[in-house]
Amino acid sequence: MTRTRIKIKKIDNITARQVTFSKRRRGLFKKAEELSVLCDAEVGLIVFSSTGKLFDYSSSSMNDIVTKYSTHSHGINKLDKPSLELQLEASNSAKLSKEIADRTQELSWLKGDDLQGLGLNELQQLEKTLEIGLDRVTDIKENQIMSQISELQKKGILLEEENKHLTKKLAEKEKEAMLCKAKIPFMVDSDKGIMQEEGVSLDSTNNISSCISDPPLEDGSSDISLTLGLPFSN
Amino acid sequence: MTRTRIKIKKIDNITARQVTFSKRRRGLFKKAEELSVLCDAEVGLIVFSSTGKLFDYSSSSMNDIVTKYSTHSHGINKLDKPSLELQLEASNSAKLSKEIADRTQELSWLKGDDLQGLGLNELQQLEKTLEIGLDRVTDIKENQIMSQISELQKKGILLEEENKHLTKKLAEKEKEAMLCKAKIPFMVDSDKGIMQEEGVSLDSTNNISSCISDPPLEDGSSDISLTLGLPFSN
DNA sequence: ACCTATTAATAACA
DNA sequence: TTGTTATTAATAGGT
Repeated sequence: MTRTRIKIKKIDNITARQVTFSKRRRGLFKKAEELSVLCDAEVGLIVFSSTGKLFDYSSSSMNDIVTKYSTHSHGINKLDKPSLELQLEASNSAKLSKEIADRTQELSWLKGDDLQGLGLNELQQLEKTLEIGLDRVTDIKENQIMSQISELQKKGILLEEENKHLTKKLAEKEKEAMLCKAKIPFMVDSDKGIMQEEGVSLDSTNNISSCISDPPLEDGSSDISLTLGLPFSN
Repeated sequence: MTRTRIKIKKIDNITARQVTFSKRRRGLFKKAEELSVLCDAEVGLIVFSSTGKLFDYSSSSMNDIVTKYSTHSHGINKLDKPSLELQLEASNSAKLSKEIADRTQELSWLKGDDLQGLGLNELQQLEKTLEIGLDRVTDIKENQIMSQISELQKKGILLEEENKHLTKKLAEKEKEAMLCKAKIPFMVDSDKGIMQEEGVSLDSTNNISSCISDPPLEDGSSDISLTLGLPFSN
């Protein structure tokens, strides 16, 4: 301070403030370094200008200094907070791991492994649990099988009806075919003109051909699926 | 600096060093505060004396300043490291949680719960697993029961032998007692002196009393345990 | 802690 | 920003 003594309050003039910041900042850092050198002290100095620019000095490693600061009587501040969180996370992990271990053990037991250390009570309990589980699984499985079977039965009924219908139709067609065959010689022999008039030809797949070829239906062939989906592979 | 200019190097004289530390430290902190006030800057200052004592100044919160410092272009330093670790821990937690969920689900299935969503294949698989598990559990349980039974049989044999032995002894005692009773009237009548000489009295628990009281043995009472340990409570 | 001679820092100005 | 300079502030050495 010189020329005039100034009041220690924020400098209003922005330019003046920036100038003062530059000069005093240098002075501060110089003094910081001098202190650390002269007195063998550990010094860490962090400065952000009002525009957000960072300036820092540290006699050793800022990391070390801040860490030391955090642990030094400041207990839960700063770096201890993350470490606390880490501890929490770690204990959480431990809990989760324990839970996994427990469940893995229980699964082993239920699958019949690792049973040697168990007492009769535990084995009995396990047996009951397994019986209940097995009952339920079997129940559900039976239900599914039953519903698949009833579905198949429904489809079967539909197929039967379809078959009846087709058979009936086929019978009609065969009657037609008989008449047809009976007619053809007559037509060929005595009324060729009529045949041509009606647009009937031998290579078409119309009436005439159905009279000659086998019916295109085979027993059991249908677009309705008969697959049960049962895994009877074992 | 005054009187004489000093070289900026560690002060050898300990006292002088400590004095200088005090004076310059105050000056440094004053300048730090002045800078923050005059220039609207964020200042954090940490000083450890050579004896390890902590001094600090921060215009706002040291935590904020250090955090800002850590994130400000210093990338992975300090606070970022813990946060990375936290991230790792978090993803680890997620993994563990997923594993727990998986195992819990499998346990549910084995116990016969939550089966509605499963298909026939899965149910069949589950049933097989349960059957195998149940078989093994039952096996182990039967083994344990058998071994407990055979142990009980051994104990039974021992007890029977013990009983035989005791019965035999008892018979002998009874014979003695008969003789005893036969003797007492004789002794009382004609040879009282002998009885006293031999120190025999009626309220003692010696030979004579055993002649009179019932044998202290009851059928089945023994220090050999008969407990099976079977949980036949259901 | 205090004093004070002397240097260092710096406010205002350029 | 940097330099100059008048003036105050900081402080080394001594008490």
